[in-house]
Amino acid sequence: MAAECFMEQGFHATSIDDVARRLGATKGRIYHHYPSKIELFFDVHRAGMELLFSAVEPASQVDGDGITVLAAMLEAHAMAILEHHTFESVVAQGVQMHRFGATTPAQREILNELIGSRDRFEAMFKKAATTARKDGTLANVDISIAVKTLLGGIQWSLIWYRPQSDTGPKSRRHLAEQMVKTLVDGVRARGNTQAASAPAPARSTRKRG
Amino acid sequence: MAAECFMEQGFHATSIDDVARRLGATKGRIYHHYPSKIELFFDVHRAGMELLFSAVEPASQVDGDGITVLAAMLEAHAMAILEHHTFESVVAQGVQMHRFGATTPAQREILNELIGSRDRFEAMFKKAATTARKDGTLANVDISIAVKTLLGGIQWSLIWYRPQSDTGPKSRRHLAEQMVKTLVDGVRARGNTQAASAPAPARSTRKRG
DNA sequence: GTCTATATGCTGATAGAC
DNA sequence: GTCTATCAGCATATAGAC
Repeated sequence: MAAECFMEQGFHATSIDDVARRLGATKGRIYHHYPSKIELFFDVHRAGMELLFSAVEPASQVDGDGITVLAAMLEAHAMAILEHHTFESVVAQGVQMHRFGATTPAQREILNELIGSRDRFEAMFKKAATTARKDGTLANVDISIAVKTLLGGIQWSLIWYRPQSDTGPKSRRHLAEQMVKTLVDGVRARGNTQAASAPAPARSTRKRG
Repeated sequence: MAAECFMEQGFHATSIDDVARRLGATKGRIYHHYPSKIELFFDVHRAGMELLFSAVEPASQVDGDGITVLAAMLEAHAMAILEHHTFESVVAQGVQMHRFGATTPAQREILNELIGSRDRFEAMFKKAATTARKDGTLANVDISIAVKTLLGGIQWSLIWYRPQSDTGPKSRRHLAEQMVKTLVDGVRARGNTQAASAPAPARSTRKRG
C-alpha cells in the first residue's frame, strides 16, 4: 500500500495521480480497487488504527503495577507511531477531518466508525490509568485530561520526527524511551529537593526586569 | 481577520470563496489585500507566532527556580493555544507544510522565516530547561526530546479541544493547569511508594493470559 | 475599495480499448 | 486488471465596472 503520500502533502493536496505515479501506475488501477479517493483514505486510516491496537494491546497485558502497565502501553504506542508514522499521520488527519469537513452522510458514517475506534483506543489508556489510581501508583491528576496530554506528547512526534535522520530501530527505541520517561516521571526532579514537594506550579506573573 | 477558516478545513480545503463568504464579502476584497492565497495563510501564521511569543515571554521572567519558570512558560503557552487555537492550528499546518510541499523558492523563503521563529520559540523552552538543570530542579531527561514532548502534550490540544464546550476563561485555565501538572510532575505518584524509586519503565512483554 | 464576470488550469471520476 | 482518453466541476487569480 503506497498510499502514504497522504502523509506528505495531506489529503486534499494529494491527487490520485500523485498516488498512482508513486505506485508506478495510473489512476485506472486505483479506481479499480477503490470507488473514490476518500475511501482509499479511510482504508489507510483503518490500517493505521489496527497497527496501533496490535502494538498497544499486548503491552496492556504486561505484569506490574498500574503505572508500569501504563508506561509500557505508552512506549509501545510511541514505537508504533515512529515506525508507522506515515499511517499514523493519516489517522491524525482523519481526526481533524471528522471534527469538521465530512460532507456526505455516507462518508460521515465511515468517519464515525473510525473515530469510534480512536475513542476505544483512548479508553484503553484511561482504563489503565484508573487501575493505576486504585493501585496508588498514579499521581493526583484528572485522568481524562492527563491521558489526552500523554498521548499528545507522543503523537506530536508525527510533526517533528524526521525518519531520514533515523539510524534504525535503536534510535527509535531511544526516542520512545525518552518521551515516555518525560511523560511518566515528569520533568521536575524527584527526590528530596524543596521543589519536589510543591504541589502546583506558581502562577505569579511578577516580572524581574 | 476572519481567515481562521484555515483552521476548520485546512489550507487546501479552504477556498478563497469560503474565506470571503465568512467575511461577508467576495474574493475581490481579499485579493485587494493579499496577492495570493498562500500569503494570506502566511500572514495568519505570523500572527499566530506573535501571539505565542507575547504570551510566553513574560512568563519566562517570573521569579522562582528553574522548574517553576519552565512550568509558568508551559502554562502561558497552554493558555495561548486554547485561546487562539484557530491561529495556532494554522501555525501547526505551516510546520507540516514546511516539512514537504512548498514549491516556489519565494514561498520557501517565507516559510523558512516562519519556521525560524518557531525554532526560536522552542529554544526559549530549551534555555529554561537548561537553567533548571543547573538549578537541580530538572529531572534527568534528554532536554531536546523532553521539550518537544512537553510542547507536544500541550499542542495536541489543538486536535481535541472543542471551544464550544468551553464555558469561558475559567475552564481554559483548568485545562491548562491540568495539562501542565501532568507534564511537569508526571503521572507516576510521588512520595514514598515503592513505584516512585523505579527509574525506568519495565519492558518485559510477558503476558498474563 | 469592493464587486461581477471570466480566463485558465487542475482534479476527481468515468468509459472504453487492450 | 491496467491503461488511455475525456468529461465535468471547481478553485486560483485577473480584468474591468462602479
